[in-house]
Amino acid sequence: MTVRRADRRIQRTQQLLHGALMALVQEKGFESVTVQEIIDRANVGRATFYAHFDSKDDLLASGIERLRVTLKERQRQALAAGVPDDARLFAFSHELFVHANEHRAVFRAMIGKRSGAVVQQLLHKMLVDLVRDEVKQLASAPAADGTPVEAIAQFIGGGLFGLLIWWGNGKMRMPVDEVDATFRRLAIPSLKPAD
Amino acid sequence: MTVRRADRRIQRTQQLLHGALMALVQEKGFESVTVQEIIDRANVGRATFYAHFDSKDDLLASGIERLRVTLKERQRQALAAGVPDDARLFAFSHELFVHANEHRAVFRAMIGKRSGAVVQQLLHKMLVDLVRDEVKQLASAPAADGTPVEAIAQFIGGGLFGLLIWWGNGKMRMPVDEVDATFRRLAIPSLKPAD
DNA sequence: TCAGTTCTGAACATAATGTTCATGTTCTGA
DNA sequence: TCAGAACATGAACATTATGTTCAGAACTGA
Repeated sequence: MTVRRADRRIQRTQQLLHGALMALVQEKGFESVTVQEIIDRANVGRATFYAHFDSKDDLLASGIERLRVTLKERQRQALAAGVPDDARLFAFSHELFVHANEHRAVFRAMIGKRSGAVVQQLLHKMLVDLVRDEVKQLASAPAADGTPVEAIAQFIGGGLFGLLIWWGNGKMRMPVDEVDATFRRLAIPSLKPAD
Repeated sequence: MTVRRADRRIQRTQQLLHGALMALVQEKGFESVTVQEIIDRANVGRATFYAHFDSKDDLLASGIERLRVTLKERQRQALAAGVPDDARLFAFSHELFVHANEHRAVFRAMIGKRSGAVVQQLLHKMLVDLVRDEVKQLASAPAADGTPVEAIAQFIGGGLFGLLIWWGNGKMRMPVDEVDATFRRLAIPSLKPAD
């Protein structure tokens, strides 16, 4: 059975809108971007915008969801290609930092100062989701002290979020591999039961 | 030398505004509250509002700052009163959870779903600040592996934030002492250098 | 080809923001 | 106690953004 592919016009429109948003965010941060600007840049009618998305925030959420899927996919590929054994846990984190580094202009504009409260909220949620996926798989054998799995996921996800934001708001001068290693060094001890 | 106390009218106005904001947030979340509603509730003129605060966000930020000071003070008292030795590190965290628990109505409304992106951003920052204060004091003797102190603060602060939000968004059924213990169990291992 | 989708564009109703100013009220210090 | 300074008022106003509507044009897939 073939998956019902969307009308080309739909794909085109949504792509244009996502692209316009990214470009504008890069120029002036998220909050101050207006729906009018987005549709002007995308060259799309106002009514069309609201036919696809409820609001600016909705468009953003849809963009973040795309990102999550992309990261998962990259992780899958990386694992399939064979990686050093100690890098298998939280494998997505490396992809995450790499991706952020590649798109540092957009990334930095997104999380800059006051600008991106909504972005941060979505990003935080995304990271916790990714972390949870991994922590759950380990929940069988090890740990099993009283700490709920969800609490661990929230803690580590939140920590990753903090680290990422900090790294991004600074000048990202720390190399990718180093932030990633730092994350691992901090996160992995939390997985072991209390001593 | 006497500290120049603020004009009573100023104190009164600001207090009314803070109070009105809290009450309204509790009723309908942060985002949807309007400046008009705040000044109606506080019974304060529109011009007056803008004489004190730049915006709704500014008023909120000022409220969070008050909270930070309160927590620091409570921590000081707790430490002075003598506490079990293993609770001295991150002593503010217990106060934090207790405080959140006491004001759970406001707290839950603040961080609920989409509503409070800005609130979360400020809260996150506040927690990292508090954590940093503590981590810095330990930076002398122990650790001193390559991990920057700031990175540790960001990680633990972010983790605490995640935990707090999760606990609050759920029904807060986990008892205060237990969340706090969980936080410690997860955070303290991160302070020890890599093995 | 053509029936069904999707896009357009401009107009419109609604709603919130932040500023201004002349006038009244309240505070503080001496 | 009082005068001058500081603060509060409130209504009007300019500005800016949002989200909806609709009739007709353009495009798509089969």
